[in-house]
Amino acid sequence: MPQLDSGGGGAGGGDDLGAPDELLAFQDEGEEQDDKSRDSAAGPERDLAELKSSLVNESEGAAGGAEVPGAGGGARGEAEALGREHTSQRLFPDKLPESLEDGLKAPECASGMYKDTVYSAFNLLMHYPPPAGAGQHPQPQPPLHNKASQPAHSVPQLSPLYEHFSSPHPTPAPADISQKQVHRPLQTPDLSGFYSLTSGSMGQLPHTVSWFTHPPLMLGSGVPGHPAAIPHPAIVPPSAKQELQPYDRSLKTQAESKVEKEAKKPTIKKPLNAFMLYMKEMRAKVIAECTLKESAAINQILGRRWHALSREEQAKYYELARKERQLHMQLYPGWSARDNYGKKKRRSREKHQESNTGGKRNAFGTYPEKAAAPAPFLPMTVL
DNA sequence: CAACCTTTGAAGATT
DNA sequence: AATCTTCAAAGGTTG
Repeated sequence: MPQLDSGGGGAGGGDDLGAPDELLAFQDEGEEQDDKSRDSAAGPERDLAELKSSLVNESEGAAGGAEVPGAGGGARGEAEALGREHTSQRLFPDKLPESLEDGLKAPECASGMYKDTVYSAFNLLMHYPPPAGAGQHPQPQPPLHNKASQPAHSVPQLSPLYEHFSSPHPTPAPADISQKQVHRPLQTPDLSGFYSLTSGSMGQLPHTVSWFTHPPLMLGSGVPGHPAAIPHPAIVPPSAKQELQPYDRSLKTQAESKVEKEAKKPTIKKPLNAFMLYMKEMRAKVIAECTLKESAAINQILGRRWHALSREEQAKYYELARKERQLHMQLYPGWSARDNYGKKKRRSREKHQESNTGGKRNAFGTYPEKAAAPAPFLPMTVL
């Protein structure tokens, strides 16, 4: 049983939350931090289109805050920051399509955030369905939905979502949400096994964990035959992707039945790490701001923004990620990341390694500076 | 149409 | 223990 850090701790047990070079990174974020505050002070509700067009024009001369170095002129400060920043942050300088550059030229691509994060937090909610058979266990209601007694400020970005799900009259769900067909509270009294921690250590966690642990309860996805079962992003139903080897088809044997059987098993995805959570939350915003759709480019921007985040901001995501992992462990006790190894087909490994030598990621799959074991971040204690 | 690209972080695998 | 590899999201691009 994973020992949950009690609310006060958060960092207890030396659990993760390590941002290896956060300190280094943060030292470099002066400009970006300024950028951020500047942005937030500048009336974020400005008409986006107008803002964009004007910024694109301005960027020609001002070259203010080019998000991606090498994309166009690039701001001096930005470039400087980059120089001091991770060498890994040299982001495919010559690869950017023009449309991309246009998008990246807009200063708002490098700043302006932390708003309207409801939809993505919903994704968090949606992430973990109850394991099969979960509905068979009676479950005492975790003392979590008592939102009234819980401060709504611990994780500002998520609280709106929390409100959304706990309020009898939730705020209108973003399009993203509605698409997911939220079946609201079934209050299925089960999953006790998976929330046993709620009564104990879990109960001491900040309120976010409350809704965090609820979704599986309410959504009831992934449970075969469950009337309210809905598809869930975390559990990927074996799709047509599930490749049946040619020889399997001819062999109507145990092998096939085995394959079929496994095919029926939904894939349990890895829990998202802090950065992934951040990306999920901010992607739409970046897309809106930068007129970009290419994920690779967006991810670069998000990567930089991630480094530009304040310690506290990052800490929230580390904490969320930690809870995700904990919840994941609770939901899928036997699951291992190894389970998904080899499920993604790689076209050519050589190509991969080749690119690794290109100076971005080292063979370690990370950056030189990051290769060292990350020091625990201990966000909760600090906060 | 599946893999790639791109990011960071976690964790399994290998040396 | 240190190093290396894979996967997690995502959507346009590419082979």
